[in-house]
Amino acid sequence: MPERDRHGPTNPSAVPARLRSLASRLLGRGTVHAERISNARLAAAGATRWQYATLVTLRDSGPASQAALSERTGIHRSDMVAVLSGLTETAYVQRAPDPADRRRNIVTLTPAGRSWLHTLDQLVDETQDELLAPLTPAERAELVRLLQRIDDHHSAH
Amino acid sequence: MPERDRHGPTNPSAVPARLRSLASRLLGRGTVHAERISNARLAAAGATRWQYATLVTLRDSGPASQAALSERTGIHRSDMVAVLSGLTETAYVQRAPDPADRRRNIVTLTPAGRSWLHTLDQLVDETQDELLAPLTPAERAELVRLLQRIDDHHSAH
DNA sequence: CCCTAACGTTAGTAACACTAACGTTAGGTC
DNA sequence: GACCTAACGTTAGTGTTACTAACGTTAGGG
Repeated sequence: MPERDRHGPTNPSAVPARLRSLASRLLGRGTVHAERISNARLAAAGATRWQYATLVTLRDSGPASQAALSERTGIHRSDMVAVLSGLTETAYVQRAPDPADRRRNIVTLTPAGRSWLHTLDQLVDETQDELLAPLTPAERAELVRLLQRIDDHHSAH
Repeated sequence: MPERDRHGPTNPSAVPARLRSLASRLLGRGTVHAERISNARLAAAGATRWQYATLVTLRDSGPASQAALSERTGIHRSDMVAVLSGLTETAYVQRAPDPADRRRNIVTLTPAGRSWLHTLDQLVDETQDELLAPLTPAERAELVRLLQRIDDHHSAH
């Protein structure tokens, strides 16, 4: 495994102030750190972020078609195929044709999947702790709130 | 141009609450919005984010070797080659061998480059305004402060 | 004189986020 | 019923990104 890591500047203090205070740059760097941390922890459990997002969505809104899962997770429907294939191989979800609309598959979370998801929840909580380590609980909440406002604004185009 | 846009969920309100409040996910989505906005504005001026970062660094710390520029911008040194080739073609920077150490190139910002950079500065300011539109000035400053703390913490590994 | 390491450069690559196209199925409209 | 349009799941392919690997050149220390 080629240890994909996108390490930024070796000497962060040499980064120009103009760049250091750019929100878009800081978001990008935050994403790099977040992905490194969460990929590492999830990989230890044999999971990916897409699998986690899919399982959470199934728990949240119950059995759903692949198209509905795509819409709710943001994962492209052509990628969802492989995500679900992985999850059915390990029997964490079940994929069956919808008798009421035979174009659709109905994807269902199995008890084993729910149990595994519980483990992943804890792993993900740990990744958030590691990512947000330098912030107080109040600051973490504030950061999430601000980021949600930005995402809501740009998602509701 | 294939309009690369990574649009997330079509229906954002259907995203599970657990995912919606995940800092790592919000950072990723913020990055998507930020890149879409800044790529679009910079492309209108024929520039890229890497070119901008390189020019800012040259203005900030003066003439430098490609390795130094790599370290300060976070752009990989194998990618820096092409960035500088683009900038020398338009005569915004000059690339000359260092007489004191012939392994190095000394990259210098030209007056034309400085002038162009001034234009790009304004474009980038506009991208930040568009990205952070839903936030007050105080909230924008707070967001930048929090993101800097996170980046500093994880960069100083 | 070696040996090691840094420099710039080129080529290649794994992962990601798509697009395009296909066969199948559903739901209208004539 | 015949037709048309659109949604579904699936596969294959593609452009971009952020790297790794390797190379020749140059510098410096033992």
